[in-house]
Amino acid sequence: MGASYYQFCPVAKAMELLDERWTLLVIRELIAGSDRFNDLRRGLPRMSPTLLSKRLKQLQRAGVLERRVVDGESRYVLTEAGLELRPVVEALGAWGIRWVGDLGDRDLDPKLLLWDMRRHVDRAAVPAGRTVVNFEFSDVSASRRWWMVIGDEDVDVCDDDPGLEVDVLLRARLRDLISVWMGDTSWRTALFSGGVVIEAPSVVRRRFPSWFTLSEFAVVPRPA
Amino acid sequence: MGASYYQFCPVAKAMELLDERWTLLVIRELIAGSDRFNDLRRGLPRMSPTLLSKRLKQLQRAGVLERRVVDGESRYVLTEAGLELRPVVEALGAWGIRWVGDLGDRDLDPKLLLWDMRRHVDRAAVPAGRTVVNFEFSDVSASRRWWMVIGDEDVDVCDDDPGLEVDVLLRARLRDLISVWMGDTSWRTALFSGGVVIEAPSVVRRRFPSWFTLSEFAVVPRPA
DNA sequence: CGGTATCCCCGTCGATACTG
DNA sequence: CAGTATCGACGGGGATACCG
Repeated sequence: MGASYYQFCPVAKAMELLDERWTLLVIRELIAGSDRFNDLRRGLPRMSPTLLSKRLKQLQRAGVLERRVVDGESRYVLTEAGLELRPVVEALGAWGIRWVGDLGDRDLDPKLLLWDMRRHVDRAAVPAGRTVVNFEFSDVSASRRWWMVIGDEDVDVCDDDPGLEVDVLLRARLRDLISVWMGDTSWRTALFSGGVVIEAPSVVRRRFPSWFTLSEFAVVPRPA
Repeated sequence: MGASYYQFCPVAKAMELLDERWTLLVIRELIAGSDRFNDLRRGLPRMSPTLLSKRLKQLQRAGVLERRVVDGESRYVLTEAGLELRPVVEALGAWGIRWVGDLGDRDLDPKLLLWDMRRHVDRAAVPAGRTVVNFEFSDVSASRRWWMVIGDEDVDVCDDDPGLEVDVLLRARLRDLISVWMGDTSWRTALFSGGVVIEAPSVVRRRFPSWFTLSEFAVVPRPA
């Protein structure tokens, strides 16, 4: 665990655990539903596996999560104490989206956007069977093309061509699509401005935005 | 500011600012009402003045607080963005008091307890005029005696004898008094067990607990 | 897939002294 | 009261390679 503040204040005691770099983002991922080591890594691409392993052990010791091994597969599951960190994460996110200034270019990671969109596919809104969406980002140097394969059971994301027929081609400036995702811009506005372009049969094109629920922070009201 | 996570997620952006050591405790102090450099230091006794100064500048740059100089005295005042961190601090404290295990001896700082009690004197409950409370902690090595002088206008705390007549002598094990303060033990139980002893005329002794509202986290329900 | 092992750098933080 | 100045260590964490 982190260094002690030597205070009995519960805020200080909580922060002794939570103020260490990456810790709360690991918890965010667990709350978002990831429970396997490599899935956690996908949501934390710049965190080294060594450090992730260390953080998981710390959180286990602190009683925030449990490691369960079933059939040789290990899962990280939040305890009751861990689940109760949801209000902390929500309060932080609500504050962040209201008060953190503009995002830097380095913050705009298509990998993370796709990973987050993957979690927010509204399966009921997407046509049954397999649907392939191809993303093309105009303002990204490497890995400008991504594919999302929405199946009946699960959703896959990759950055190499799976060789499947594409149902929707979405061309966008990454910053503009993220702006929609975070609720700063409506689909309507982004499509009108041309920052986001959906290429598909018109009926599909109109329905496409409903396939995804946006980031949970998109609904947070912004300061006047 | 702290190192970037290179994520657009608002939780990550918030934590870039807030995950640095001491930062959220500085904000806690500001929310609690301290606004002068040396008052902040009183609530953060193990933080070096250099680091406090640095954190205040960072928070200023982040738009969380403003420094105001009036008549040569500087005050640190939370902005609207800063005030909105209250839910974050509250969520952290509520989690901490529910889920952080027992406090270590090093966490039991009489200086911090007295400073916190000072902020929670219910002036209306204390007799008018000057009231002097003398605290004596049986289990503290240095500075085992403290004085709290409750005046009509303000409350002072010190660890050297002000030479005033004492109205109440409170003898306690520090751990037991903190347990009362945090809502883990009732006054009734602590007094009955002898962990806390109030020496004063009986009418004063019975009213004494009502002189202080406890820590704001005392009312948080505990896990079964 | 699910992690460990190592290595080393650099920045944070703590301690202390000092100033207007 | 309200901070600065200086300095050193120490260890967190980033990078990379590797293993079962």
